Amino acid sequence: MTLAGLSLRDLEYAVAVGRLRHFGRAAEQCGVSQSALSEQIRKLEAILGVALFERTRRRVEPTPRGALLLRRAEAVLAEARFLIAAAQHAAEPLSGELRLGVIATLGPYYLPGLLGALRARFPRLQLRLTEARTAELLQQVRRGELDAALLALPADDAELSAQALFFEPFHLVCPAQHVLSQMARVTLADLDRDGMLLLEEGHCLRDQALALCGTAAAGSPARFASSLEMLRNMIAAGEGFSLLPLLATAGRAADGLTHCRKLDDPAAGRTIGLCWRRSDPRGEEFRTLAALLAAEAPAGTRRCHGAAVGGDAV
Amino acid sequence: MTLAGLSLRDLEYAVAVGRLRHFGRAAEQCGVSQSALSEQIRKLEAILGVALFERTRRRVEPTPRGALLLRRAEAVLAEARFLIAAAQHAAEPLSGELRLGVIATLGPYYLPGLLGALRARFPRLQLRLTEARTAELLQQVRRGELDAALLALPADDAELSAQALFFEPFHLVCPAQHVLSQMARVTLADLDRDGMLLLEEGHCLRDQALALCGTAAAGSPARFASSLEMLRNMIAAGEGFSLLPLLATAGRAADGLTHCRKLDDPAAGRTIGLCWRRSDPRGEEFRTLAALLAAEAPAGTRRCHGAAVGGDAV
DNA sequence: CCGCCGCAATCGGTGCTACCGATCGTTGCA
DNA sequence: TGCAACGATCGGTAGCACCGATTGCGGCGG
Repeated sequence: MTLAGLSLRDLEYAVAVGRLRHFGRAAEQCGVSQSALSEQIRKLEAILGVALFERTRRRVEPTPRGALLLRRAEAVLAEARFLIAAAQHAAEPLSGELRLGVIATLGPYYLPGLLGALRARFPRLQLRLTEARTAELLQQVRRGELDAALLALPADDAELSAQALFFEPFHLVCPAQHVLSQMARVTLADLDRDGMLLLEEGHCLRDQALALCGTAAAGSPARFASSLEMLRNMIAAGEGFSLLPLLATAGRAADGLTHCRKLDDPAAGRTIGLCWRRSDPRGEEFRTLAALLAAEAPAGTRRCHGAAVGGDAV
Repeated sequence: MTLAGLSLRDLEYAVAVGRLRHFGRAAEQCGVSQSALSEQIRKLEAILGVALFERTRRRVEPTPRGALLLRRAEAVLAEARFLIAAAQHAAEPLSGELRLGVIATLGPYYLPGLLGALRARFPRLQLRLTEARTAELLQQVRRGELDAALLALPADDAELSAQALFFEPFHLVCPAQHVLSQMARVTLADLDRDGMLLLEEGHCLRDQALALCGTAAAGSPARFASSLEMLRNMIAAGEGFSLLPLLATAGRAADGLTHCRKLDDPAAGRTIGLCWRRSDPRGEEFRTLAALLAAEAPAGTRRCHGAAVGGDAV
């Protein structure tokens, strides 16, 4: 368009000549032959319509106009070098801003222990964290409002890629005096669907709990909690029991009001994964990140390793 | 050097894609085929080491890093456009700064009436005026400390070009009651060398006056003036007479103390010319300027027209 | 469910031009 | 007067920007 044929390289040549006052040495410094530099300067002068230099056999001096334009040229080059420098920074994997979403039943229990390791490994990574429910997270990732999300797999979406991080078992949490707390072994089959407390609709944890305990029966609305913490309070109040992900139970077993125990079903739990837009060019970085997260899987979980799960196979 | 292969055109392509979010339309706007633009974007991404865009079939979005780098790219382009704009301004003939020297026996009498016309014709020309004697002016022009000078030709210097502007006759100025003021006709031959007042050494006018009046006799040192005005005062005081250039006599004839009259020698006078470094790329502009100055030659002078006088022919 | 459309990527071919080495012309110097 | 330095110029070459055509993929309408 308006920048007819102007080239950064030619500006460099001109600036070099302006500095060194010598075509030969300028050519050497620019790594081209003197003839090439001479021709390019000539071309540049033609483009600008201004004679940049006054040539004598013994002297090369910028004309007054040339000196002014050379200063402008240096400004252009400076900006270009800023661009290069910014690109070099940006080229570092997992640097800069990363908008990461997390499901509400994982974030508060998982992230606090994670951020330190993350910062140590990727000090230039700036996390922007969002907490929401699975459907919202997926939507935001699809729309590009988030770069990636931590959620329970599978996240069935052809547009997304995902990689499993670790398997987080569900534990049974019931009131301290509850009959389930007395049994030697507890399996999913032992759970009374009517006594189970659930999260509101939209939380994947609710669906997983229901799926584990067979077909849904119409529970009373009062038995829905809007958050995990609320759910825990309801259990402590004797309202019923529930399945809670391991990380949400850590360090809380000894409050006296609730009883927390493992289930004897190894399949009872959820697979936490990282997902992102399949089309995002940072796919490799996300895999690297996922590898780190899997390697740093919290105690009690079972680390997943292996290839990422492709979009439609998630 | 450090800006490996970066090209302003490619930055324009990238910015267009970033704005339009569409390779095809961006290509159209940039006036290239879609394939060319696509390849150049790919090359640019390779150079920067950063994926600038996330491509889906239906969407093209800058990556967060891409968005950042595109902003930098726009800054580069903005500077480049400034450069182009500055060049377009600078390309206007006789615009910008012009360091012009004038001999002291001409400047004060010639320039005041000239500057208005000059400003009207070349409103963007900014004159930096210097007053000095011929040798100094020539030296400064040669050294590039001045761009051009107004002086009496010939200025014999192979390094310089010059163009004659006008012939300025010398008038005889003598005390009002002086014998020369009574004569019907006065020629150079009538002038008594011992009664003639001169400027100090270095002034070309001194040399010219001496040359016109034959070989020099040793005048008394007291009869040298350091400036034309001083010379005029000495004449008014009855110290002697002198030859003064026409412009220096204008509007002063009626002061009662001095008498001013033409000489009957058409050759008595000096040719005022403009000179500049032969190697200065603005030669054409100087010729244009000289043409204007010749056309605007002051009343009483004889305009010179025709080709410029080459350096060694001056 | 299929075929069409829109779009970016890709491919093969072409012409421009940046580049080089060699040479020229000028200038200043020994 | 010959020599050295320097920028301009020239002929030839190779790289690459560009083009038109095609492919491949995803969305949409029938």
